[in-house]
Amino acid sequence: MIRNSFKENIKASSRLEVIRNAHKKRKTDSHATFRMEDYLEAMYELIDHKGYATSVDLAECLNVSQPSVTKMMRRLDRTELIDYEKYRGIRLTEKGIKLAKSIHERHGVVSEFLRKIGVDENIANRDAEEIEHHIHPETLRKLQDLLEGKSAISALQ
Amino acid sequence: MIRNSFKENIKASSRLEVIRNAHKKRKTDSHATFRMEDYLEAMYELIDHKGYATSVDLAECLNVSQPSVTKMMRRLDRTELIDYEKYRGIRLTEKGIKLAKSIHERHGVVSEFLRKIGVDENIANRDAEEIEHHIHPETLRKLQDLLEGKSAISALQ
DNA sequence: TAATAAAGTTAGCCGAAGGAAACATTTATT
DNA sequence: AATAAATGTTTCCTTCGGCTAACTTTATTA
Repeated sequence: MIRNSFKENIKASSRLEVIRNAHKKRKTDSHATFRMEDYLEAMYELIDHKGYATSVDLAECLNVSQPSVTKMMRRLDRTELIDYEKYRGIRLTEKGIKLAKSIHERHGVVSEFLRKIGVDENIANRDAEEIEHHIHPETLRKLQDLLEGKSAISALQ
Repeated sequence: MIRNSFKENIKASSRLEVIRNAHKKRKTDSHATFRMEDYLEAMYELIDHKGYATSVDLAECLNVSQPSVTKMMRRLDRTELIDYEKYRGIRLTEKGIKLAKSIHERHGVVSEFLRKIGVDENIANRDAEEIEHHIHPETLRKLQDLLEGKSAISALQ
């Protein structure tokens, strides 16, 4: 069987190239992992709502065990997204607040969009929770434009 | 400091509830992990395009090392999504083809939508590659309706 | 204040996914 | 057929994120 290399073939297939490009290593904007972003977002909401965030709250909020929360606290502290001293509370740093806010905003845009196209609220929120981590700033921008009526779907014009 | 439990507070804050619901354990439709889906999709494209998929192709396609590919092959074989014998080629099973097709379709819908709202093609594809794994069937349906002009964004009407 | 309950932490484990180095097998070349 | 090159595999290590069980610290309450 004569085998052609991927590189030869790739020119002939945009689909393959698409996949390849799509799988180039990608980090979140910050150096935070998606999961770190999740914890941060939850903290942000909790603090916003009740003034503080406990381990128990976070565990319940994220459906994880308390040890998992502790472990993540240490990571977030190391990366300076929160200030954390054991047995003492948690505070978001400036950096942490900034990141949490941007995640919060992304979530809002995505879930609003989903609701507006008729997706059930619960599903919209669940999907938004995942999508918010993967969306490029440009994509976010375009969604915002769409929501604000600044643009439309070209096919429908 | 008087602390209220998460459960007491949750009633008062839909945002918190949203987060909590959104973080309930979620699997892909099949039992495959997102990464398994990625490999499967790449195989599908490769086979579609050149009739077969080698380890080297897959490694390059997914930007991973060959050992990682081998390892994943074994997993996919165990879950019967592919037929795999070492040093021999790879074949998708019926189950594997079915799953790969559905991922492929999801990808198409998402990236088409993104392109139509003006997102750059490369970014659209990258985002789609991630979003396709996280999107609920209902959300997909709504996106399709939107693309086909069967619905519109309510705020814009 | 002493005892109990709740909250937080540590230690040690797991699986998923990845990588490098070394080895095995298959394919191509001379 | 013998050698070289390419491909595929194994072994062993890493990180991330999760868990349970046991422990420590803090908070509550009798």
